[in-house]
Amino acid sequence: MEEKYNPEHIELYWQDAWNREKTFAVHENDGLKKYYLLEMFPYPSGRIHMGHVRNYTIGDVMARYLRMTGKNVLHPMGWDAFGMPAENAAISHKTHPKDWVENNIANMKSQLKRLGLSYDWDREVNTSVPSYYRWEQKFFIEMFKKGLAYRATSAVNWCPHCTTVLANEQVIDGKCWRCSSDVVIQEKEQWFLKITAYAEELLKDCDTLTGWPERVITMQKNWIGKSEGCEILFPLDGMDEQLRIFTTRPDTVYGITFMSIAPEHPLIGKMVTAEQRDAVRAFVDRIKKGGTKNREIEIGEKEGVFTGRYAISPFTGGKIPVFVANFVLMEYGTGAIMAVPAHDQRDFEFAKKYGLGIKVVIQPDGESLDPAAMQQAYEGTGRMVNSGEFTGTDSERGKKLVIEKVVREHKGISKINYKLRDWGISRQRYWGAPIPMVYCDTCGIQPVPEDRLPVELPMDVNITGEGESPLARHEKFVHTTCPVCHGSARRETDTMDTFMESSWYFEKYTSPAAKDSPFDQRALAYWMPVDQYIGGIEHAILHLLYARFITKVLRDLGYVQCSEPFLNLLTQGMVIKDGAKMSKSLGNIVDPENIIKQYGADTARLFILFAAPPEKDLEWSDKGVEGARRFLDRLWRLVYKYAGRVQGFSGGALPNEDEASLTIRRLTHKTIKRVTDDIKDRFHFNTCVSALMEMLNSLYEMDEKGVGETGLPAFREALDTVIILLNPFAPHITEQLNRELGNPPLTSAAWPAYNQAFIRNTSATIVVQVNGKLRGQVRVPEDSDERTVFEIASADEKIQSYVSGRPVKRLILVKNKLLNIVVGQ
RNA sequence: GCGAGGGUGGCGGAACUGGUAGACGCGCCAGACUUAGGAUCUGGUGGGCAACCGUAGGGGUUCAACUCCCCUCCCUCGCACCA
Repeated sequence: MEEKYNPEHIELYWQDAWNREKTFAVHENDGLKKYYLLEMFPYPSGRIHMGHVRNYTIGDVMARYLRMTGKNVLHPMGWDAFGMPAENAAISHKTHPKDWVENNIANMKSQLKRLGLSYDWDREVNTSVPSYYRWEQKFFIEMFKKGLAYRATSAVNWCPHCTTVLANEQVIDGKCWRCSSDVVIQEKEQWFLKITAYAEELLKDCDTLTGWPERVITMQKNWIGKSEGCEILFPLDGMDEQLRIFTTRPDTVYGITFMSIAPEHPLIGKMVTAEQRDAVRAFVDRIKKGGTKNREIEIGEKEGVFTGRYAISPFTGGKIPVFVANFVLMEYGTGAIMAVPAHDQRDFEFAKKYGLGIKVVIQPDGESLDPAAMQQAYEGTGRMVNSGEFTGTDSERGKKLVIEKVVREHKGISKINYKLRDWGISRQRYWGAPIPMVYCDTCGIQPVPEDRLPVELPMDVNITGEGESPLARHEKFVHTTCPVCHGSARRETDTMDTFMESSWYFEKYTSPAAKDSPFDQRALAYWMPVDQYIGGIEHAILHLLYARFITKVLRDLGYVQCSEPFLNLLTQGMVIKDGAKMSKSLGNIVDPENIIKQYGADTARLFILFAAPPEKDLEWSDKGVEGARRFLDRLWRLVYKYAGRVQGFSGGALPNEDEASLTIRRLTHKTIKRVTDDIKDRFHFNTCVSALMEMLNSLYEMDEKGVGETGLPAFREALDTVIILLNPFAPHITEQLNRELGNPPLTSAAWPAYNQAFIRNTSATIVVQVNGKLRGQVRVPEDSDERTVFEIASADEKIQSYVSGRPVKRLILVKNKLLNIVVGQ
């Protein structure tokens, strides 16, 4: 055994062994309980960063631990390889995206291997190869045939910098999620996936995701944004048109004092009166100029202008002025609303500004609202007043009754609205999966027949980054024949949003080699769903929602059997340096490769696991890394010192034990319990590591006092135990030390069990309080009762000084822990 | 504004169902071994001379509160004119 711990040497050795022997390859096995452990796969940007290291280390600890508990663990890794950076690199470095991506993958793969991550690399998936995306194209066509994929013109978010369309989810505060340039609105024809058809199920099933963090569920629910209400038709005075509005508060219809419509509302031109035409046009132009983005960001003051037109209330027959208002969104509901200033804060502000009427129609219990005195709208429930036939009704009941009336009289319909929109997946980009559709002048839009899939992305393209997608300029790609009439036709030249690839990669991992169908059905059924998914919080909405959606679609297409892909979700915190997220612009990046070079992968892993619990942000500390390394050095030294002396003792049955051996065993089994409890379902890896540090400290203390011959078997057991317990955290050094002690490999070892009998003490240290204040400690036989402990405590001089001469009113004993003596004055 | 999660030593963080607050690590102080040490080892380290005081602040429940209840303040994240 080497005297000094040399991480590079032993890490490379074991990594090579795991590689050669495919130690972590798994197969379906009905005799074993499966566990599918998955970390979000990376975009192959070229190098791994600390965020990756953290994400994948957390996953690796769980994978290695679970294997030791006898689970059949699927732990795969792959590459989310389509996407824009490859194209950008192609432009700036004059390389082909394919080469760039492949280089990056090779590089990052070796970096991941250098971390000692226990993946089954035989299942590696690269989303940019035809054998992967051909199935995605098949799914798309199947969705098209079921009406779940359709083509439509719509206002899209256009990023002028990336020259592409963005999904709503990809627009953050009016800016592109990737490059942060201002997003502009453009009309474009593109392909949509009908995620709204699954809105209700996606929402409802949130309640089954009990293993997800609350806040992620909330974000998802929020995003789906369900609201129940009704649509009501309001005839327009002097016109043969009706204004359709959506409301969730039908109970307040008698309180309408005006109506508001969006500046983009199609009826504006028709309904505006001659006198108001100029004012309305000026207003609409001004609002539109700001663009949707400005209206969304700047939550400015509510503004509007009268159209000159009145609507007729189907309830009271009264005339209601119609305004164009900046705060009404065309994209939601019907683009028109009824305004009830007394019971809606936005309407209230608008009414105050333009001196419009405020009519109270809901009275809260025990209060009387006075329109003139109101400072804000009352949006709660109560009793309906001034509401014709509904007066006196409870407002919650009133909602239903008004809807019933509206429906009965054909003046509207009951309606549920969602904020969720269909998913626009067309991208005017080259480096993505081609959308497998063909345009024929005689036969219209046709899917590419299955036997002609995949529609391969051509490699001979000229990427400039300007104007149309390179595919649109690729004559040979564009020209094709119609699958129906065999006449000449054009191919779709848009590619799919890359979120499409990441919406089913976890399913592909179950049978990466399947050739004639996307999955091996048996493997898919065996492994799915993912038991534990680990990744960054930044994917709380986009990726996770799409993945849930596509999984439900694949279920309905007959592939997957489960409805939800991810049983448990862990969102790990960021890696922070000097109080800020590591980033190029701040210059506070720590390169994992340097850390590994300097300290070794085990040290890097150990520090990351020790410095903070997984879900919290982690503050990087160079000094902390040194501390982690010091611990491993200490472990190495202790094993080095004893390796020779303990040879020949097996860790099994121990001979008649003396007091010293019992003490060592108590420590060993207590630590097994602590580490097991913390790793099992709490994922508190930081406290696992500190328990192991404590144990090592204690072993050093024992060493200091001297371990006699009779203590060696127990000491041997202790060393074996530290090593095996530490293995998921620092796999290389432990594997090495384990071999030095002559044990079989840890990759096929079982997680140790603790024996309660060894943890038991013969005596206990009891903390003694007098009136709740800590006054001393006594040692008593284990499991002593109240009286016994009290008597022993009373003998203690210090405690006596607090108790003597005062009546003892009560004794409270927490077994083997604490005694509280309650005394009078 | 709404929703979620937080506020504990100089720092990262422990304390799982109320029971010794500050485990473990970093830093710092002192000492040992040393030509030297940024190596290693040993001891100390919340504040206060003390009684005592201390888990953002203030109330409460309890024999006992970081932990439970009420109020207030602050921080982080997400959503935000969604009718």
